[in-house]
Amino acid sequence: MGLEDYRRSVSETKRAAILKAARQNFLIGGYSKAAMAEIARDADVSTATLYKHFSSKETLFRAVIEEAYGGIDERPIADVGGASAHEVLCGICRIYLRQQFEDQMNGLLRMVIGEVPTSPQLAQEVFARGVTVRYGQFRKVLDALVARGDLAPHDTETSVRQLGGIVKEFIVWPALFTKDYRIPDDIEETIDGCVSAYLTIHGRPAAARIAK
Amino acid sequence: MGLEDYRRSVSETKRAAILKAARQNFLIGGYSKAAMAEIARDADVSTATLYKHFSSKETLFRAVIEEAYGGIDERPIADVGGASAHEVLCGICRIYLRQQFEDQMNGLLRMVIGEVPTSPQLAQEVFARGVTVRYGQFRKVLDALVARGDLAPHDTETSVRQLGGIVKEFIVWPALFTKDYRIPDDIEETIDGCVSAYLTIHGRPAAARIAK
Amino acid sequence: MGLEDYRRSVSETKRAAILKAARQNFLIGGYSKAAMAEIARDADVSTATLYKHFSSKETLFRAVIEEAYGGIDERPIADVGGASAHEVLCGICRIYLRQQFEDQMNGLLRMVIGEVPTSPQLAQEVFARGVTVRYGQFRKVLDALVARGDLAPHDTETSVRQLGGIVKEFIVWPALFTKDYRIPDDIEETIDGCVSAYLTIHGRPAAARIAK
Amino acid sequence: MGLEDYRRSVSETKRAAILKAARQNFLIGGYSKAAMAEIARDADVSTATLYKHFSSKETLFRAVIEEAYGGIDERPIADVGGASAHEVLCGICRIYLRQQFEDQMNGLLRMVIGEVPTSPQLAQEVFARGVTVRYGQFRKVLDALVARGDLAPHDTETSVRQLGGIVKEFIVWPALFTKDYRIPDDIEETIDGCVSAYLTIHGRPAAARIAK
DNA sequence: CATGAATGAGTATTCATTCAT
DNA sequence: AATGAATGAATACTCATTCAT
Repeated sequence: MGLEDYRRSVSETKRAAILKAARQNFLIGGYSKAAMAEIARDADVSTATLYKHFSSKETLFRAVIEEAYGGIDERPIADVGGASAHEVLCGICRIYLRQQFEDQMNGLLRMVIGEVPTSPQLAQEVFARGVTVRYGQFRKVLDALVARGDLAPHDTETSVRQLGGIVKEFIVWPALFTKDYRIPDDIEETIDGCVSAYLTIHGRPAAARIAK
Repeated sequence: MGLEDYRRSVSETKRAAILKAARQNFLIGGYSKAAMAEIARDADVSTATLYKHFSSKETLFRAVIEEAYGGIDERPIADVGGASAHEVLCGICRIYLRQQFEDQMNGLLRMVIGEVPTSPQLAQEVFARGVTVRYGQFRKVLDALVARGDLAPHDTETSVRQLGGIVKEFIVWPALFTKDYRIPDDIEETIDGCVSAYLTIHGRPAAARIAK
Repeated sequence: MGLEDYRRSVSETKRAAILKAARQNFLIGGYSKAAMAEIARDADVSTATLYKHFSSKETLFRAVIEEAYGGIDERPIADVGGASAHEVLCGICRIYLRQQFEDQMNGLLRMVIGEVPTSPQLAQEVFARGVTVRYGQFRKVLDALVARGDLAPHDTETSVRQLGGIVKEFIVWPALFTKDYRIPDDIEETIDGCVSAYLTIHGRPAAARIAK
Repeated sequence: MGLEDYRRSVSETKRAAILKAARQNFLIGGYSKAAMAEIARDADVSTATLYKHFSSKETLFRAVIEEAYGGIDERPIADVGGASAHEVLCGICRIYLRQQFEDQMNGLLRMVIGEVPTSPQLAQEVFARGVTVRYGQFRKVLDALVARGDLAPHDTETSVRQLGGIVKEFIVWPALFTKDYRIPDDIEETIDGCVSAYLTIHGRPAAARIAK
């Protein structure tokens, strides 16, 4: 039994090493330019072992993406707590951006988009994960704010996307087109502007309180 | 002179055929999977002729993208005319979407994004063209509406992106992840929703509430 | 261990087969006309295997040359023994010529010369090997003859080249320009003439007249 | 008639331009790497014109070589005059070397050697020109010196090659293997050494000892 | 069970030569 | 007579995947 466990743990260690090496290699030059042989070498396994774990390059790519996106929705979301609506919304925007920018997530996203003709289903899954799952979490916050009376009652399924769209426009979209994008220093002000715009639309009658 | 003209016309015909074939091939399986030999065959020229026109695959790709994006800003923009702000804004949204969806523009955009690691500069140019040039045109409309008193005075450079972001979120973003995206039937309602949200923020009577 | 040994032996067998096929192919039409694919085919390996062993055509060419020239200086050199100076010198000339004419060495030399613009360093190495190493061995013989009193004391570094130059002029130089050069039947007389001329310069009783 | 002359002169001008451009291009990277298209461009003619003048690359190469070697034997040779045998011989060595080193003759020679498998006949011709023609001229000088009593009577056909061989060994052979060979500063001393060795063999008082 | 050598189909690119104008 | 665009065969090199040990 112990032997089996040992083997499993070795196997999982290798699997993790492969995934890590693959992610790095994919990120450097995109899906096509990454070479299985080099991934294997970087992961300190033979190509045969690599293929034992992932039966094809596409499978490996998918695993890399799934691993990256799998973690996203398990993150704790900011509690509404006693903070103002503005503060809470800025908080969820920050969470969103943190997830989007850490670990080269943007680079992975670029690849998923680039590989749409080849792996359309994967792209759909990533999209669904992003919109359905992530936005779903954020909706809970919006709903809580509505319940608390900080937001006017409205269709939060739509409104979460309005907020998301504005944030993406200013922050994610540029990152998608820029190789080594760095989050700009005035990010807080940008977030603030996005949230203010959102509150102008959906904020309680409380129009007067808007904007810094 | 006659000879030269003849040659030029033949040359331009071939160049156009190559660009067309290249665009199609690129769109099918992405940049990497497209083969120069097949592009040449589809364009009814030899590979050598192809290379006389475009000295490398990357050059050809760039030419395809530039041709696609070159036309965009020369399109006439909707006149403000006597229409209401809401109508005018829906109009520019429609223009934006028409440009984005015709001729498989979304597919090209996907490739540009996918090739960011390889051709970062091209991506920057496309981004600049999209944001600077296109939004620049739309801003003129917003400024006209402000001048006319239909919109509250505000920073239109920012607000055009707010509108753009919301529209992208609902329409462009899904298309980016979907192989053969078809504009949904309820597109008009979606546009209407986006514009309404925008007007809530920047519409006239709301002048007092404008952020920064 | 057994596996590794097996693999090494297979690998070395293939490497040798590749080198042999490469040498033949290079000799047929020169460096440029030799095709990697055909070399691979002749060696009964795939092109990929060829490239695993030699990372480029140039590398392969260099390996062929180095293999050919590597053996040269490990050959035993004629012992001075009790033979006359004339006999000894004829002996080393014969060794020199045997090395130069066996295994199509002249053909390889032609290629090295032809590839000087492309591989200048390789040419330098071959030249150094020829002059420094080979002549170095022959010098030992001359020095022995000087010590024995059969040659007048003199600068053997220069004189070995005088002998070599004369021999080359009559035998190597024509071979360099002739596709399938065959050593002529009167080679012995030619060698004899060269050695006689050399001895006229450096032979014993003539000691007083040495130049410089 | 004048028109015809004009045409001929234009044609010859172009031919000369082509030959010049070809020589340069051949010298840069060797026969194979030179491209007909670039030669044509450098010569300011169309490829078709180039092919009107020289029906193939090989023909062009041959023409370049022939032009280069054609001039050699028409050069005036040093007169024996009243100079000493040593001076005269140094003089013809200098002539030989001047011919060999000017206009990148060594580079052309390298190519001829490298192309022996492809153009064996050309190599033969160049060899014959070098040995027969050039040495023939130099023999006249040797014969004159013999007649004058400065050299012992002997077979000058052989002895001219002995001198030539020694000179080649020290000066031409290294140049053959060195990309941008520069004649060393101590060339005069080297020549002097070669001539002295030659005179030791064939100089007057030594007449008795000449080998066969 | 792990290895890494081997594969063969595929890629972008080049070039001597021809031909319609 | 001159052009230069067009050709198509050829070339070095790569890579995802398999298989004998």
